[in-house]
Amino acid sequence: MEEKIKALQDKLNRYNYEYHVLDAPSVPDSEYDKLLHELIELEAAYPEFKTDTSPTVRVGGAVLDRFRKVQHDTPMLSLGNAFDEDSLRAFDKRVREAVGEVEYMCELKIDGLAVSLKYEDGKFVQGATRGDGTVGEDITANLRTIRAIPLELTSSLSFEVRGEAYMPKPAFEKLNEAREAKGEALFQNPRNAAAGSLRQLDPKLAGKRNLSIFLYSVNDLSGLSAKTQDEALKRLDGEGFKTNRERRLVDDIEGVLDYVGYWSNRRNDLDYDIDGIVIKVNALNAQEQLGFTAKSPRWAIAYKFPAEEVVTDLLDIELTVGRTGAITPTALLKPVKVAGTTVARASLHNHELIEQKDIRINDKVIIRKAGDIIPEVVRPILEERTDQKVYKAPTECPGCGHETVKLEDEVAIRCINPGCPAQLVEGMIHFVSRTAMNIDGLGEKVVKQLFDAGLINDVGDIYALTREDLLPLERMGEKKTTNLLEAIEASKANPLRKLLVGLGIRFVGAKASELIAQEFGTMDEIMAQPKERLVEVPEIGEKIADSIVTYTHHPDFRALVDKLKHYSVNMTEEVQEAASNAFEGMTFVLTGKLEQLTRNEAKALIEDAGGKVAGSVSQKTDVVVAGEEAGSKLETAQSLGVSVWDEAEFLEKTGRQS
DNA sequence: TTACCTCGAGATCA
DNA sequence: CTCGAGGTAA
Repeated sequence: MEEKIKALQDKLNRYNYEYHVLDAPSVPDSEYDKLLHELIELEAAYPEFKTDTSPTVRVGGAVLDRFRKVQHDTPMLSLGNAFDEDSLRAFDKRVREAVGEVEYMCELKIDGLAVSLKYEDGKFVQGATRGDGTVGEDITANLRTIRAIPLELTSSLSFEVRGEAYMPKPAFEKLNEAREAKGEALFQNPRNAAAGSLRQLDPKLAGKRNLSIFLYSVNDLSGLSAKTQDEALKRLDGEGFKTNRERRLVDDIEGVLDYVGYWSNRRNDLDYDIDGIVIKVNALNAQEQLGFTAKSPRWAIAYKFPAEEVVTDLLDIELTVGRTGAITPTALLKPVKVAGTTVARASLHNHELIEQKDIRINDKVIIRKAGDIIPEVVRPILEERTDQKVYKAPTECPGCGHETVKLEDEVAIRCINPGCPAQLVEGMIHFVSRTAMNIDGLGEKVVKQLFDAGLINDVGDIYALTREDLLPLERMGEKKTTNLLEAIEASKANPLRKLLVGLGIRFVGAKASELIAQEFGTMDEIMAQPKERLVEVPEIGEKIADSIVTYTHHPDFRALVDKLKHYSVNMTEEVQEAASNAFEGMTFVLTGKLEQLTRNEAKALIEDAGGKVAGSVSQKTDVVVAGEEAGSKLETAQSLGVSVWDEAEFLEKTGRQS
């Protein structure tokens, strides 16, 4: 029986491959279904022979209660963008200057969701979303239902492959037809449908969505012994993966431009959406030579198709007062479809921009999605203009009516009334937000509600709220009140850094707050520091230090801190021991351009480990860290016999990945 | 900026 | 059933 089940599993896996990867089924669907049901029954009768690479797992297993976080073995970077021929040529020039003439692999840029698939000994073991590039979500159960993903490879490799999961247009249309028939809400576009499907906690639902995937890169090429991107893709084909067949290897930038031109005209002929073309240096040794910048490889670039432009009416300009008093204008538009979504508003950034573009209320305007996400007003259509009046920047704050000012070296127009209610509310929203005190159940709406009810006028008042205050409010029942009060109570224990972020000192965000809190440990200490001491903290400059001093010396700030203390809000930070003291007593000199770190980050790493950074090389220097294009300092180091580390060595010594 | 999923809870109706 | 919050992705 074991052999029979195994044979059936193999046969169905082969049919799957033929259908979903090769797109060339050798048997009718009915035959597939018949065999699949047979296998389901056999596996039910003999569960000891059911494996996790059996085709039956593709229907989806147990419902999850959440997605786990997973750390990527190597970060999933994004690519640099090119929007026109010039930037593609500039990319080519940079490449050739570094490594000489190269071939390029051109691939379609699929509009879906980036995912990573991990295989161990040839078996699919984990699939994850891109997340922030470092940590993503474990969506293995949903990915298993994608029939184009091989559950078992031809060879028993252990590696990670990356690709783009997507919903083919025909599947999207069918799905929406079915949803319409059932009276359910329709999906806006295939990308959203694919994203939604992969976020289902019930893999059975995801399994019914007919997703597919194209794989395009391999994390660790050593196992594949490929020397080019072309070979790597062919090896992926050989292992049973689905790669995109429209790729083309070209000799030079002219070939790239040719390919780009070709697909710019034919993107609609495909049965999946693409949003551009990815160009990669083909030879892996050239890729290695080119290396990476802090956020993307230097050997690849993404050409983005020109953003779709549409015309709509600019109905009004909305003014919002931020927590710093900056008044920012937003265009309220007659909703229109652009690039797959409905756009109703677009930031106008500042009043200078409105003036420059001469945007007026009631204009017909051209809008587009810059970088495919953020909508922007390109320009008004002057021919269609009738009697629209020139738009005047506000002289009064829309929140409190106080006069506005425009500082010499800023573009923003500001309300300078410290008691401005709009600013107060924004400040409180910031205080309770995730990056700051993270009070669950206290979102924007509820903060406004509490403010309007006269219950909170500053963040200190949040800690004075009682059951009796909350219960009478709209949509505030027994349960919500209890939860909210508990969340407020819990927030008192936040470390000092969170409180610092929450207090909204200008230029002091998550990073600076952590540094300052770690350095001084308590709020009182911080408030007692002169500027000169603050700038001694690595990565804290004049601007931040000035801001901290100004804020912390203000009587209102002091009063607020006292009020928070009165409610026993924690004002201390647990100071972490330095990660290591490997560089204790050592003096470093940095020279040349580092690829993965900025100079400040490198400096911080050295200081964290107990070392010092000097400006010039002398006998007292212990190590010179040399980046690219290192100059005379490197020569001096060599003549003095000082050790020289390259960036990889430096990262390794600091315990970072190289 | 928009769209999607999930959760918890309040509101509504039978 | 509907709403708000919270999270994620492009």
